[in-house]
Amino acid sequence: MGTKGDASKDMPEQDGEDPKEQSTSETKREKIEEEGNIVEQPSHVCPSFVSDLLVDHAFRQQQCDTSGAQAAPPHVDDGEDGETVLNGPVQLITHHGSEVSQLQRGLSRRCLQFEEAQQKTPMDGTYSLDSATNLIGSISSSSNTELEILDSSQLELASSSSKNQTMFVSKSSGFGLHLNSVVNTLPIGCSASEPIMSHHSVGYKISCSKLPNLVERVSSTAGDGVLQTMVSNATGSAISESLRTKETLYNLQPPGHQVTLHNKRRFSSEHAENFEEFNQSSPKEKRKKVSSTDGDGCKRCNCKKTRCLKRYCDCFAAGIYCAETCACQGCFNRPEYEDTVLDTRQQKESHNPLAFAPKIVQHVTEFHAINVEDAGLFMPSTGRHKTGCNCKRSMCVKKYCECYQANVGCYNACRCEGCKNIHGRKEEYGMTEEIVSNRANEERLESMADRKFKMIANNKFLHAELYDHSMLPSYSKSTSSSSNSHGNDKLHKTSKTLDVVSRSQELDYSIIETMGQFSPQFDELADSSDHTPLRNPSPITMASSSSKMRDTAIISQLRLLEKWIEVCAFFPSPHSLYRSHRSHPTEKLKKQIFVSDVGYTSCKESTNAAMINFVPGSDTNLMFLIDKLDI
DNA sequence: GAGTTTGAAACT
DNA sequence: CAGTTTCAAACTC
Repeated sequence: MGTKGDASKDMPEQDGEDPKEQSTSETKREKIEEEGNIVEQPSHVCPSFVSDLLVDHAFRQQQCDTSGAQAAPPHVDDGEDGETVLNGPVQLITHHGSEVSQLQRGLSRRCLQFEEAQQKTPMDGTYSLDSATNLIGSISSSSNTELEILDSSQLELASSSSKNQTMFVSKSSGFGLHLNSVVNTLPIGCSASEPIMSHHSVGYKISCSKLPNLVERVSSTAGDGVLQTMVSNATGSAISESLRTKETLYNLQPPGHQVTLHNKRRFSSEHAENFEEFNQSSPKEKRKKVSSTDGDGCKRCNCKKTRCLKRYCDCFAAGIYCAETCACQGCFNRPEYEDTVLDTRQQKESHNPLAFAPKIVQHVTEFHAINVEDAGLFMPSTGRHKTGCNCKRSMCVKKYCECYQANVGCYNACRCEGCKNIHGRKEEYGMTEEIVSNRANEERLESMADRKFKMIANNKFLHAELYDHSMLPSYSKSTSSSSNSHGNDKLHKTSKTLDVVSRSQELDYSIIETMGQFSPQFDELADSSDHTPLRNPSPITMASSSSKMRDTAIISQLRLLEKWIEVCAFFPSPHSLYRSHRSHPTEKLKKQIFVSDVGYTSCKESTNAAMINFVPGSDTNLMFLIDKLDI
């Protein structure tokens, strides 16, 4: 890999090639020059305005140390593959005047360690970072885009000494942290909790127990509405472009608190020397100061040539400003060059709307784990790399691989070679997909079998009713009061038999007749049901009393079977049952909740295919079902 | 810490 | 759109 290129190649505007860019560049230069001309400005401005500055704290500190003596901002250029827009900057907004250590300031900037985000089931009420991503996906995938609005009045000022700092990941127009970038980049210990709701802004409240002072607070301007946003589906399907404006952090600041160029100038000029020391210290010195990550796992960039205005720069790619702790050189990814940053970003997004979209998106399959026991059975990973990796030599087992780095498996979009990604190999993904597909087909078949089974059962039952409509009292009534171990055993064995019938789709009298052989109590059951002589005895029933008894028993079983099928019809899938349990308590769902409380396992088992794995004791549940569901 | 490797991003 | 170059992070020594 050569380093033949030089910065000027990446920054053609510095050569004044593009008039427009030159103009922009000149404007920037003017700004910088202006900054340089205000050395005599009063310096008292800094502390007060710093306290209200709606920018990254690190930047604020930096501003106090900034001379502004930088080169003109680089040319904004890019050209990338086009994709759908996913515009979602989020912002870090600072705490009023808190004294934050240098480390804390660095942390307040952001963490880029998305690879360490741990998955956590949302069922426990908290969300890990990956879960937050999942949450985002689930939010949009569930027609209710549960976007919440932040109200500045509701934004609690997190104590700088608090163990659980709060970051409001607000998605406003303009430059800022992309929500998913935050999700991806927060280190272990950070978690995105519930959406925050208010009237004027939107965001997710992200707490970080491991990063005190990670982010101070969000302050939105009531009434400006600029923080209105929508969270994208992790699959990138739902994103609000309408929210794409060019409001900035500064614009979010309440009147009188806005950071003006004038302020910045005064601010920066006051600390010219310090900034000079910071921004122009030798790379070696910077490298000495920081490693690629700080103690808490927050990454920092080390860009030398891109001025942090290309996606090579992790900070820029993540939609955040570089921090003091970055080791970059000639960095323009700083709030004072906001316009440049915005222009660059917009240009990139115009070419590739997903340029700043999260690289890792949620992958939704049919088989979400619905409880701890199920976790992992069908969901090897919930994340995917947006475009897939292209690894040739790392075999996807090193952080060169973005999939591996993000703790997600490779999949069929990856062009990797010799993939050995421990989170899921590309080949395995195909197998997984096949399994999922097969299972879906299987379920469809089972559903068809159930329908057929039910139809057959109904026909048989109707047939039986021809013999005597009143022959069998309501089985539910009769059995619900007699759910003893004796009956349980009968039902268990019967169900096992019926299970076989269901699977083979070969329900027939001949098979059902074998029930009696399987269950010694089978005839007893029939006996208990058969107290009424047949009004129209058929030749069959006339044949012998034993055969009559058996037929009666069969009819009883068929009726029971029918009830079971009806019960199963209430639950198209175990997941629906589970979801229902947690959702709206309609009357029907209340019943389901009851059912799930009675014995979810048995219901679940019995849902996919009638009476599959009818566990011992669940027949009692059947009695409950029949009774409570009134079917 | 210097040098190398790697693959994404950028460029042609 | 494919091939090449540039880039910075990851990795190795």
